[in-house]
Amino acid sequence: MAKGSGGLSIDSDPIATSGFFLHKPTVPASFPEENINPKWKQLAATGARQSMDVKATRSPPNFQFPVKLINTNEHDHDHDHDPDSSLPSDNRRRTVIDEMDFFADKKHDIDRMTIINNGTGDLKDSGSPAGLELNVNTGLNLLTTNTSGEQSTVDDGLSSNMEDKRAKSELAVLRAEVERMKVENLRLKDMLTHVTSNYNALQMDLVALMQDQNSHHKNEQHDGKNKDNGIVPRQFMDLGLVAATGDGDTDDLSLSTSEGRRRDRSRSSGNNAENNNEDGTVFEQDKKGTDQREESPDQVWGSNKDARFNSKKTVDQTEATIRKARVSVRARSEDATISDGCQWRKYGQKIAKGNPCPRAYYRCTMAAGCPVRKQVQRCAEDRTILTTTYEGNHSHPLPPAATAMASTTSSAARMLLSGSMSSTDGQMNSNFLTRTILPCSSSLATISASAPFPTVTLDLTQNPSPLQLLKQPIQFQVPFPNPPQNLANASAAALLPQILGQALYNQSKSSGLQMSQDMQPNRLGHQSQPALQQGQQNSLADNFTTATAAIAADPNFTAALAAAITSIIGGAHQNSINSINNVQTTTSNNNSSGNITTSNNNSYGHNKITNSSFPSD
DNA sequence: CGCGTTTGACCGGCGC
DNA sequence: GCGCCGGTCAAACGCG
Repeated sequence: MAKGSGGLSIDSDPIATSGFFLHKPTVPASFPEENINPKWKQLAATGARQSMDVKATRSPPNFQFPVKLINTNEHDHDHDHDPDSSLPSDNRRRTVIDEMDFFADKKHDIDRMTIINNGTGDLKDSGSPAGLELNVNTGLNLLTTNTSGEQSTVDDGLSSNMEDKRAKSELAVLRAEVERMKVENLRLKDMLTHVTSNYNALQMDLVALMQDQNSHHKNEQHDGKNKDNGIVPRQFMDLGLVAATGDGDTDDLSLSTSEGRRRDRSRSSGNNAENNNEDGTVFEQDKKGTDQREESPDQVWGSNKDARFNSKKTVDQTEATIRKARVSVRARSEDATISDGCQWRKYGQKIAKGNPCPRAYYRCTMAAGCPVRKQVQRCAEDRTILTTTYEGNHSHPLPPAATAMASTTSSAARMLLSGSMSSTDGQMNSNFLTRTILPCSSSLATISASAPFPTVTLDLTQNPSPLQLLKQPIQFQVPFPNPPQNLANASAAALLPQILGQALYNQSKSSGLQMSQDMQPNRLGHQSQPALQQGQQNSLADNFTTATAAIAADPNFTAALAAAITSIIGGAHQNSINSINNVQTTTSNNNSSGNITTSNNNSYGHNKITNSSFPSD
């Protein structure tokens, strides 16, 4: 096969529609067979040997978050099949909700009622299937609201007609329901306001805390030998050990363990030059081999050689685990990759054993020397499922859209470190984590610390039924600090891992090492000050992460997310969400609304961004 | 012609 | 020691 002539590629998929499905593919309206990329069918039929000559499109990933109510009717359906709609997806979705007639079924009977409600503007979206939860109990509770006045406008005394009576009763009941939901809506709005303010405060506290930690690490671990480099902007959360590096150069160095492994190869000198050009002599010692590479983090860790040698083994293990810790996200996507906010360059592709679908390797190219890698591979059984595995920490500031996934990998790795390495029984801790914080882990997330490299796997392909979505009480607070329209347009794959990662991180601190601690899932949201062996006195951060832990603990988090979004957007239903809290909702929007990132946009050795529009930081 | 992708070759780790 | 396998490199290639 001639080079460059095509061959195996999962990147050659023309992008058809959005890549994220919260609904089961078995629902025809959500994922009709004809929406499946024909090449996937071809792949399924012919295996990986199928040649695909279609050049990868330059279309940015259309990674949407198609929250769909059961009764979002044909509008939503149309949007699913109209990825090229000129409207931003959030607007489209909002439009859908705005257009939803709460009383559509009764429209002909109670037109006047609808008009009245339109005046409020609060009740157009129940966040639930109309009629599902409304449960109009005709003939009951007629006196719950003061409707007699309006009733008289309908009932002029000619009530011998039974149908009129029934209609009148229904009208009254509906009005009562409207009033009730008005109140509920106001309550939820207040809640949203309250929690949003709390979130903002927490975020500010957390930023201050991170700054304190930065300075703390600098003073503690670099005392005397610190260069007076300026503070390098960091991602929202780094691996703990990585965060200990402090200055930019060593930061890159320690972060680049996998990079260093790669650079160990003598024939990689060309690549070294590339990196050195960007980062000075940061990677020079990598050329000396593995042993030298292992020395480097120690230098980072501290100047105390004795202490260093005493802990060398632990440090090496830790480093290896950092390097190997991964976060895997399974999501339905027709796109070649999911939009995670970073710039990636494909550097390889392999047929992995056990899966005829090729595995693509990507490297973060937002900054030279960034060690972050990701692997993208389609599921052999269901080729609509895209598995993206992240490894490493970014060594550069990230756009908001990218912090989600980045902090996820960081947090997950940190969790795995503290949970599986600081304890004598990592597996037990992992199981414990799974059982406690992720009671839904069998379907939503799994933690595998016994694997060659500990991996947190988020399975976003298994969606609860809409009925379950709405009927199941949401036990945990789902935070939405951002405007709902942003959330509605969020990249769930960027949001969920962030949340889970934070949750896992928090859990690792609290339960991974403190098994005796009372860790009831329902109380996660209130558990904010677990005892920490790691000496991290960041109680504020704990607040932050415990809140996200609560989210991750929800058995139907994605469903809850969808329900919460819809409820917030169009007026909340009582069962949709209980309250709001805090999550750093960095979103990856589609191309029409900016904030998009795509992969495969960067040439080798260059960082030219050709298809991104990060908001300027 | 520049840039991004492709893909065979190469390397290290690991199991036998 | 050998082979397998995952991961990476980098020259070749195609496209705009």
